[in-house]
Amino acid sequence: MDSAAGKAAPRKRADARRNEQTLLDAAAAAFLASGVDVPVRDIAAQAGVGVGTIYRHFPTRADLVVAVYRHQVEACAEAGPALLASGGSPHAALARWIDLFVDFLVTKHGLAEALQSDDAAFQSLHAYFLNRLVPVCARLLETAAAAGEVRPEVHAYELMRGVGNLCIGAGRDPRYDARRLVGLLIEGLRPTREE
Amino acid sequence: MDSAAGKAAPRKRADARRNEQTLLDAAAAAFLASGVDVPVRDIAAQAGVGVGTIYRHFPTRADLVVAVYRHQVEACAEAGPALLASGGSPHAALARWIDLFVDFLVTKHGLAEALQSDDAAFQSLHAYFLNRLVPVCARLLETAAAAGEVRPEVHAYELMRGVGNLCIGAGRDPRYDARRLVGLLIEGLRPTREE
Amino acid sequence: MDSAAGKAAPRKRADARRNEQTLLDAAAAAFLASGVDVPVRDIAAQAGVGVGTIYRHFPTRADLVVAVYRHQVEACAEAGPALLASGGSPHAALARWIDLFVDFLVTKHGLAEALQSDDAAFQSLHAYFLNRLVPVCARLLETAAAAGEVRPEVHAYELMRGVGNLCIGAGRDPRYDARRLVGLLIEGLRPTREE
Amino acid sequence: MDSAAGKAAPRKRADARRNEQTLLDAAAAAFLASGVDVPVRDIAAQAGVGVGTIYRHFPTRADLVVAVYRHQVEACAEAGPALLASGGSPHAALARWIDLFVDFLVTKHGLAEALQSDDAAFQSLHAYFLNRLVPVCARLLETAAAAGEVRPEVHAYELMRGVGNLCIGAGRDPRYDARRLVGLLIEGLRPTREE
DNA sequence: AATGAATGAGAGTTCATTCAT
DNA sequence: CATGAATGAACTCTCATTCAT
Repeated sequence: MDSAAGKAAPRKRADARRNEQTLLDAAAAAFLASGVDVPVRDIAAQAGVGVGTIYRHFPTRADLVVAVYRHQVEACAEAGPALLASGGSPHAALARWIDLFVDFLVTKHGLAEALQSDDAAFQSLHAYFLNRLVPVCARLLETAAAAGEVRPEVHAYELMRGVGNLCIGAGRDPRYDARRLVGLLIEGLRPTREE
Repeated sequence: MDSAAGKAAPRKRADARRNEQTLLDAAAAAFLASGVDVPVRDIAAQAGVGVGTIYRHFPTRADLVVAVYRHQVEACAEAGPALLASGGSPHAALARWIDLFVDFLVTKHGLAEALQSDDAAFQSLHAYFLNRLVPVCARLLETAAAAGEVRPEVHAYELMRGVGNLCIGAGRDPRYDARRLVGLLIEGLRPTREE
Repeated sequence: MDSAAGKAAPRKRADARRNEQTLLDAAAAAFLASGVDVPVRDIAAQAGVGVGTIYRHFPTRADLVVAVYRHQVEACAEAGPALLASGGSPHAALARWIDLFVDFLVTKHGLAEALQSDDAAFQSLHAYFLNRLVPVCARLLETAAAAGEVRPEVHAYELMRGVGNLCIGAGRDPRYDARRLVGLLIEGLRPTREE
Repeated sequence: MDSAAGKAAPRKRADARRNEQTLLDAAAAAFLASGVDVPVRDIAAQAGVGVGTIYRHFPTRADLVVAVYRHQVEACAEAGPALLASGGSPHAALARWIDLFVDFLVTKHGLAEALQSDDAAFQSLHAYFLNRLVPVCARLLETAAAAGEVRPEVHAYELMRGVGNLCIGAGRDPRYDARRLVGLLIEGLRPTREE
């Protein structure tokens, strides 16, 4: 499209590009510092631009969040098939993939909360995550289920929301290790053996 | 005292009591209808009193939430020893107790969220729950661990926060069954058997 | 108490009353100075109160405008029947009533504009004026038409809007005498005599 | 149309012309659709140019409005002497001329409002209309006054503003017939006959 | 000469909390 | 003691206008 090494961009996109990058960097910093609910003004100030600029580039807050984290989400999505193909047991692949997902969530202050929120501003964020990652997770689950390594009754959506929930507030409290609990949850997915 | 015909008598105690009860009822109703984040004004309106009255009785929102749910929290706390004494396996006792806790959380719109929030207004709510229920849970965990039925590395605080997190948003989405996930988490607590 | 002239108002309304009056005075002043579109904040500042106070008393801008001018609108409405009963010709009564209406409009900076605006914020203002004054005007027109002193094809609504329109911008420009034009319009209402 | 192959030729003049015409067409369309207050951006989008281009060609909104309607204003201006010369009574000539003016105003959504507004952006529009049309109207009025067919005390400026005002909002409300009221106003210009 | 990205003032609105009555 | 009016900070969103490319 933008062709090969991508050059076709019409003239002065270079500037806008750079500016957008500045915006994304500032937003990322602001999200880290104050969570994804940080006031738009703060991000603008951080970036040294006017609020209008942010609204131009990202009409809704969710658009901004998506843009900030798109690469990492993509990476997470692509890791699913790779892990399945890498030769370990399906349950192990699932566990590792979930681990990547947790990595992502726990390092993003407030992202897990936003994913659960039914706030209108985050509906598109919600949709983006679901559309991109649920199928990946579903594939992992199905494979593991087919191999008899996880119970069949849990669906990808439910599992991901559960993991997302477990990550809420992680990192704010040393007594709470989200990753450990997620590990237990994944362990609990195994079919019960007879006593 | 305030019975009979008494008017000038020191009737205030009874009056205040009744008033406080009205408040608690109204708050309970408002919490159910709109979650624990419901505007203070709405609760006041529901109770037919001024907002000032609420602030007088319950300086912080958390105080109000605590008061509303104190009975149920108490019941939950007392159920712990009872379950342990009732003869089942320690793991089963733990599972049943967690179930009670989930019952409580999922029927209280927004309570799970409030428990995780680090909002200053909820700090006392936080403390109350922790002080009352963590020891109970810890006792159950220890007993089960001593019997070799759960891994020893999980602490009560962590487990309860995990369960609380899993309950966030429960009931708002038919595709998400918090109780099932909690069940998996509890199942995951069991020590790994050799393959 | 608030007894005396007997006014069942419950207790401390006295204060709120006074405050509301302050608000109305400030709003009237602000309307005069900057028109009825003056920002809510400015009115609040003028009155020395917070913006919230204005929203509490008058949820919409139109409510405020109505309140400010209600007395004068009432007076105008009541003058209609009085003029009819006062013995002059019906056309003269109509002319004098329109004059009162013009008095009102031209002394209120921007009110005439607001009456024409289809801005949602003014819909209730619109309705108030129409409901109150159109019937009064209609009565005057009918009487004059029955006496053969005005053409029958003009309706009260149309006439009032026409007069309102003529008053737009009156007082801002010494070369424009709205009252004279209104006079011509009313004169033009007379049936044509044969040449 | 970009014609032949010419690229480096001194095409700018033609280019600029065409561009300006595109702008005027787009503005006319936008004015019709949303009134003369339509956001500058919308016009630019309609024309397929940047907002800067509009500002370059027409520094103020009024300049744009003037340009869009210049032809019709010219036509209106030229019709005055023609009507006077066409042999009818001076009052009839005035009436017909006013009719042309109304034609113009009522077909231009929001133009009448803009003419009255004291918004700085419309000062030049104001001036243009006045400079061009007031003398024409004055001539018609004087002629009719000299013939004893209209009262002498009304000035052209006043009359035109009155007519303009009566046209505000015309077409938006079926109960309001601006043309009828204008007709009454013009009729009211006749000197009073003795009773 | 054209572009459209950036600016930033300003409007409306909400609600936790205080305090005079 | 109860009341609820008042406060005002905080937030979102919209454009007219400027200016670097």
